[in-house]
Amino acid sequence: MSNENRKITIKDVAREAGVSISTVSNALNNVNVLHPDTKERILEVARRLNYTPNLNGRNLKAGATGVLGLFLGAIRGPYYGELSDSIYNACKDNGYELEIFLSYDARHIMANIMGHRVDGAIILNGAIGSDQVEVLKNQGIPTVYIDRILVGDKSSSVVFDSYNGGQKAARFLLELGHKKFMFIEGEKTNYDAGERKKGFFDELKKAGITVSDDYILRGEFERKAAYDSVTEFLDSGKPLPDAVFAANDLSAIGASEAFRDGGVSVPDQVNVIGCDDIELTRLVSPSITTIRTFFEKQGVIAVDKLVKMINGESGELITLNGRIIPRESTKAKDS
Amino acid sequence: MSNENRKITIKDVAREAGVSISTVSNALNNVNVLHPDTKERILEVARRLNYTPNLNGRNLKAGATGVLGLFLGAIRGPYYGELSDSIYNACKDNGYELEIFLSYDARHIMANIMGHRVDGAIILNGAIGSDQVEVLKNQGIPTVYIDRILVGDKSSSVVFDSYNGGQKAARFLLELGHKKFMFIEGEKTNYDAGERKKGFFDELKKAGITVSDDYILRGEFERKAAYDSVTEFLDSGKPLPDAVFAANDLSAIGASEAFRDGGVSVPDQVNVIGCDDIELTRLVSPSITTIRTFFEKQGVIAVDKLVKMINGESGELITLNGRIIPRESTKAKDS
DNA sequence: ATAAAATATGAAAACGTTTTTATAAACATC
DNA sequence: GATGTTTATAAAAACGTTTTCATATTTTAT
Repeated sequence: MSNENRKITIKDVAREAGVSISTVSNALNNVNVLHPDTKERILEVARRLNYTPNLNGRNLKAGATGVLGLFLGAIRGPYYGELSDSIYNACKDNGYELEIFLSYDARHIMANIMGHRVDGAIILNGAIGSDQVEVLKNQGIPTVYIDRILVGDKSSSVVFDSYNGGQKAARFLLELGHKKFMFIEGEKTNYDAGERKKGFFDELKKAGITVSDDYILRGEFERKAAYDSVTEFLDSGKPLPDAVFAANDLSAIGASEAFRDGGVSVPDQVNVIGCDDIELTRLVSPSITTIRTFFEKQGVIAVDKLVKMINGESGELITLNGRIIPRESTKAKDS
Repeated sequence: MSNENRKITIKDVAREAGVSISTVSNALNNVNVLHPDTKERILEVARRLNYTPNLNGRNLKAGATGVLGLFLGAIRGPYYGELSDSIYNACKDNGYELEIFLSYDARHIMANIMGHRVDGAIILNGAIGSDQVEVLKNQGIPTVYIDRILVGDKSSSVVFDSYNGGQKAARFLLELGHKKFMFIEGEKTNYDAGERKKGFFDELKKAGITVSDDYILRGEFERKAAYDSVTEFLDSGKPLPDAVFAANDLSAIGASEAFRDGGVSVPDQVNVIGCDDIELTRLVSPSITTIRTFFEKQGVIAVDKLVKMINGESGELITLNGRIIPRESTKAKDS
């Protein structure tokens, strides 16, 4: 093997082709200034040596990378694949590459964003706290959040309107004729969980309906937590609600399973509705009615806005409304 | 706002602190050579300005990035989340960061790997063809493949032994007392699909059993393709097999659903076994017996080997054996 | 044949770091 | 108080690019 493991640089190509490095650079970036023969000879040498530009050198010079970063704090679970995929496609359409940074370490994340590892960042990562967000905001680095609301000169948010989602759930269930409701909470600190609850209850109040605390159960956005809460509720012997709104799909599924295992029929005795439209809602039995948050669309819009900010536009708040996807877990109440 | 959007560099910190840039660098990388007061003053300024080193500059100088790259051609589907997560954790344990490159474009992928965007690459990406793989192999860039077998000085493979998996499936079903078998193929060009088939049939042959072509169905590694093939088979009215081995879990699930919808009980009339142990096998009903390929383990071993190659070790082939995970879709044949 | 214009290439600076080496200042030794 | 030693900081080179500007060569016009 001729190459002793030292990496081929533009210098090697220049020496081998008998020209200067600037000439090589011109040949490769087809700045049309070279004699065709020279250019062809250089390209031939570059090909033979398998030369590929060092991106650290190039990006340093350029002050840009052509890469957008998606910063995730988790990747397991039904949500992330679809979201990443839509973001990937949107990046490609905009002439950018995508790199996904999977990390729970806020320091690393900040180092990558502020250290010009990417030209812009899409952030869905709870590890980043409010102080770091503040730094980012003041630094003028193009950033789009899809898990929180934060708008600044170069910061945008593309969020699902959870309050509206909660309202939609309430209206949908009311129209089916239900009167007595249960709510399964999400994570306590989660913004969306709170908004969904608020929207749901506000809309019920308009219809003159309130929900007592016994009918507000812990769910934690998790299947098991919801299952356990509902099971405990059933054991208590309290009267069944007509319908349950869970703060997300996983907890809706957990609740539905708990009813089934407790001998309560969904949807004949109790209706269940979730939120997010993860794939699993279609696969379980009964399939779960939910509110689709269109996260593919969210991804596309996030990339779009990010690119616009890179090109000078300023930040804004973009909210997306969900839509009810009726499935087997809900039906009109027989009165 | 004081910052006019120009990015803060080490020069700004140096000027503001009234020292040279080398002194700033020493302060930040705590080379212990500075007067404590000077160091503290510099760090204070750096903090105040929110200075973060430009990674392109740093990586260029260092000739390394501290980043390992995972190159995926797809991210949707049950497999990737779990794999990525295990790889992330293994990277962290080894002091590396992880970046996931989601791309179908072989040119971009090569540019990133050879352009020193990462210190090493884990590749699970069909977009990379044999010619590119050859370049990588000759270039001495540390690379681990988890979807194909390729060993070189700095190239390793960590693969599930699919032949052995096929054998295990056969032995398991034979021990349950089954006599008549069906096989559902994977993607035609897929190496593993072929090996699983070969191992399965070789082991059956040892028991004196052959499978006629009518009982080798198209599956394409997909739920729907398998469903359609099995449905077509049922419509043909041919006698049922005792057991079906599908080249992966998705097609096993598709097959199982086709039997159910065709009025054939799994496992009472037909057994079904898949391969991979994706999460869905546990969630469908009946749950699907499968061969667990331990891809979390595969991820950990891949990272481990990659790091070792970065540190001088040479490439090797590492094969992992699967293990049968019995679930509801298989049972002993009542004779 | 000479001046002017066009063409082809190369030298050098710059991007932001880190690191090696040099210099200046402070301190200790006799 | 001159000399040697330690301590603290700075200057400069290097990493691999791209790009601006200068120079050398060729062509065209007179």
